[in-house]
Amino acid sequence: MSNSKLYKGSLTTIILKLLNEHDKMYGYEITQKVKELTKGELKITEGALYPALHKLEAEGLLDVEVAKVDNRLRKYYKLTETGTKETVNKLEELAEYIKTMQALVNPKLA
Amino acid sequence: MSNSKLYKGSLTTIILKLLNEHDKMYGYEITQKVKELTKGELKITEGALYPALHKLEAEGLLDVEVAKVDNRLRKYYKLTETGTKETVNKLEELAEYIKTMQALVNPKLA
DNA sequence: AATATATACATAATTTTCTTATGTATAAGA
DNA sequence: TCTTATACATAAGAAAATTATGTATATATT
Repeated sequence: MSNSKLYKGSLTTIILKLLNEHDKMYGYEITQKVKELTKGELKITEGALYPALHKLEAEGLLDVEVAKVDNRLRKYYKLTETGTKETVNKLEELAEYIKTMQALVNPKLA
Repeated sequence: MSNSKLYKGSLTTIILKLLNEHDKMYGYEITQKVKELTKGELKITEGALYPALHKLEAEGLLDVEVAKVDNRLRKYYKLTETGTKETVNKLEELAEYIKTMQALVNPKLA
């Protein structure tokens, strides 16, 4: 995912946020979009992505819809209602995380 | 550590930064300082902290010095020269992480 | 005096999340 | 023809945390 360990735990937030913006996406598309948005800084590996998608689906945050494009399989994921609510929570947690870390790292500004 | 999974992977950064500011600290003191600086938002658990300190020591980033205060044991940790350099790296990684996540979560501002 | 809480360390079992490696299959480009 | 891109998947192992214990002393509460 990256040389930095800080990304551990943020994959779910990333997936949910992208699906919140793009309505429906398939796995490979997510990896490409992340690479594009971060200018190559962050690469989502398949070994992390697919299990994460399956888990989110199992938890009822994502719905899946299979399609065949150019004779190749695609699994389109989209947020459920619960998933949309959870996206809001995850984004709040991210904002809170950043605030907390800044308080630790830059206590003068707190 | 917190209800949010985002803190996973940031403990080392937190420890190094606190030691960079406070010269020498012991484990329990670190847990209290974090609680104080984050107004209770973040609680470092012992099961995470002590193994992390031992690892940083083993890697040569921290030096340890045992003291007895009020008939109780304290292990004071301080940054080695290597540890000071690594602190700079970790803080750069944190800044980069925040930048990257903001690009993902708020692409309009990127 | 007894009990609970705070201080101070530690480790073991388990869980979560990720990396790395591997596997299948089709399409497109060199 | 061979490599790269597209598109999915899982298994083995590593890393970092949680949760549960354990030891021990000091202080505060009942």
